[in-house]
Amino acid sequence: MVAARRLPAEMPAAIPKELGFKHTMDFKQQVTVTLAEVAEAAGVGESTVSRVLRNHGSFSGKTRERVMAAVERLGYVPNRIAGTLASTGSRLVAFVIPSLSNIVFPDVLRGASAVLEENRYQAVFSVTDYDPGKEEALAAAMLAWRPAAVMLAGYEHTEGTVKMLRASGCRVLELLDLDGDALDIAVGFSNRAAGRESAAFLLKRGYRRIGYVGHDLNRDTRAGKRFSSFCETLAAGGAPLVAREILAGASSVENGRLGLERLLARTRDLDAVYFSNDDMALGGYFHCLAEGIAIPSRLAIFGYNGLDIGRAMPQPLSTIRTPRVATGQIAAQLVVADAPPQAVDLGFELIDGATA
Amino acid sequence: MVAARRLPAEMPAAIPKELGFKHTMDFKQQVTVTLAEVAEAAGVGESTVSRVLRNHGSFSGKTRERVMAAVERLGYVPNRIAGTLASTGSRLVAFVIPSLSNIVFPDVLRGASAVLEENRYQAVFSVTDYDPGKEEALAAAMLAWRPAAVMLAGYEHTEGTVKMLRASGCRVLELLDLDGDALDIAVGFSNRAAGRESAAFLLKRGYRRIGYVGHDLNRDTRAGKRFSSFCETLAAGGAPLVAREILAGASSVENGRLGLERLLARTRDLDAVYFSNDDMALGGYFHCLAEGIAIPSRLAIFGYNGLDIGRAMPQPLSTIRTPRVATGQIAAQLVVADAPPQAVDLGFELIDGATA
DNA sequence: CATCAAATTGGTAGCGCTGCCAAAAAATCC
DNA sequence: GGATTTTTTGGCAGCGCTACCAATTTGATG
Repeated sequence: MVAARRLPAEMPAAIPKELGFKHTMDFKQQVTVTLAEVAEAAGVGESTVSRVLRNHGSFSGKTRERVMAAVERLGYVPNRIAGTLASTGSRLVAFVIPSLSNIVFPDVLRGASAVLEENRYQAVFSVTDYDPGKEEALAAAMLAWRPAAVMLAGYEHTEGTVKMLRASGCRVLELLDLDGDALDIAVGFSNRAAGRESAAFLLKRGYRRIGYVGHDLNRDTRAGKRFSSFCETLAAGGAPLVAREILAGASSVENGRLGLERLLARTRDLDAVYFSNDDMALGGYFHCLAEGIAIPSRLAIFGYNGLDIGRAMPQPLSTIRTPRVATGQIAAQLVVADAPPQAVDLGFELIDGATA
Repeated sequence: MVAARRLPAEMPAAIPKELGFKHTMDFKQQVTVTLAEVAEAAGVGESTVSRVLRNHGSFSGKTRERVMAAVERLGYVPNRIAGTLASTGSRLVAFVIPSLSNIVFPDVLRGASAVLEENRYQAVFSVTDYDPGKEEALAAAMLAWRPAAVMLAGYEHTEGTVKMLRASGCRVLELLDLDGDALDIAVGFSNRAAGRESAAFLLKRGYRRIGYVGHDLNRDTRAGKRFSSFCETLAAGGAPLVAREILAGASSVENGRLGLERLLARTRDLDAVYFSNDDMALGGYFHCLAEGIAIPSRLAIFGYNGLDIGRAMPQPLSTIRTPRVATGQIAAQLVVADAPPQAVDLGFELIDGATA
């Protein structure tokens, strides 16, 4: 399937075989149909085609049909790159997220992408691995695409990132955190409040010797915020945190199991453990199952996130359900609507399960 | 928080308040620095700036410094839209995936995005909800961005999608399936082989009354392929499938639990159950825990995917581990390297856990 | 120091589209 | 029927960059 069209006039019509293409793919060069070709085929001007295709401006029904027929016949696919360059404002939305392993971010993407697709926006993403330096580099790379908006996790960004985002002129959405000052729009909930309520709940239930199992807090600053206000609330309630186990890696079921094992090895008489999230809590639950530790009578377990999996456990997990999908949806809606700067608190829900 | 920086010289330093901007964002208009401005500021030609920035072609060290200084000073961010339009071939890779809830796809994205970021490619994605019609629409939308490659799940596409992809001239990667004919490049493993080996394993272990719990097979065709070859192998082994429970929704822990409950209500004397994947299997495991059904003596459980969670269970889940992240990585590498058409079989690993 | 090759540099024509404007066609009015 | 309004249309200048080519500078050589 050799590209026969659009060869510059001064090229020989037939390319000598001796030139030797490396492999089949060389034939797959962009055989692009352009708007100008559609216009010619339909016997109308370029701008008319453009107007019809975008359904913008006026044109007669007859013209519309002729253009659509030509589009169909030639298999024309508009070039959004060119379109975006020529017009003001793109329909790209950039996501700069810390991780794809932590289910939180796929959930946010899911919520957002549904809304964006409906509105003919396109989602672009990259993954920072919770590294602020990488975030800066990736944010710069994203801005090069001149997106309509950039979505990031939380408020903790390098000075360079902030400066760049401010200067870019595009909308900036900071998600999943409300404890700080937003650059532009923030959508999420308060992690500090979540930590506080978790602690208050455990205290109210009568637990006094409470421990914590978490993953790397320096990287996941939102987990860090939950933890610190959890500790403050415990201390204020007269039952300060007894022990903690912080694992180096990412949050995972295995780390939760390992973490609880280590914590209990050091501190035997705990009556409750707060986990940095549900993955970790599930690991702790598994550890208890394996070791025959009765839940919650011997040891209570409390998580964070409210994953579906928690509901299906033999004893539903006590945890806090966060509106992850909704965060993505609302954020996307605000972008589409070009809403003014604001902070949207979606709240969270404490799930009074059977493990605490 | 008004953006005070980077106002064009000809603008008044102070904008009179009387003009009455609707909200703060009006200040955030695109105050874009262009390559031409950098060139002027650095006292060199446009093409020189372009060459320095792309580190392509030749230029002196002195020029390089002058250009970089100007870039720094002006806070120039190259416009990739314009760059892509002007050059041949983009550095966009489009992902058209069925779902973000099924961990498989975030895993693939994760593997791919790491490789793509290293090579300064950008990932774009959209979610089809396992709907081939939506896949076609979204694929068209993606092609409008003239990506270097489009990555899709599996081989089942509408005629329109196939035609469009063929005509587009961009690379097409079909992932996570090898049972069919690839359009261009395929990376993954055989779902039929996975179903076959799962069945063979259960037979070898001596299970004879085997059931199945799965989610919607019409939509997830790869799960369908596993199931059908699973059944064939059982039948060939003289122990055809005894019962099945197919749930309408997506795969989830809750559906797995519910599915097993329903299956056992109908068919009491099963000795093993094959689940459409690990989420479902975990749900089944929870059901057994809750009901006091001994695993694997009373009932064996076998999953698919080899999620980390399976390893942390009190009894490690017997399952098949699939190379999801690697699929993404390899696929991305093939795109970056502009590899010839091929099918890459990454295989899978049967995990002989403690539940079967 | 002239001569030639190599390294550097700037000018400029597009890439494919949109947005503006003016021209042409159709519809409406007196 | 002519004047005027309204609708429909085409032409063309960019959007910001890259690729190509020609011009210039630098370095090497005898």
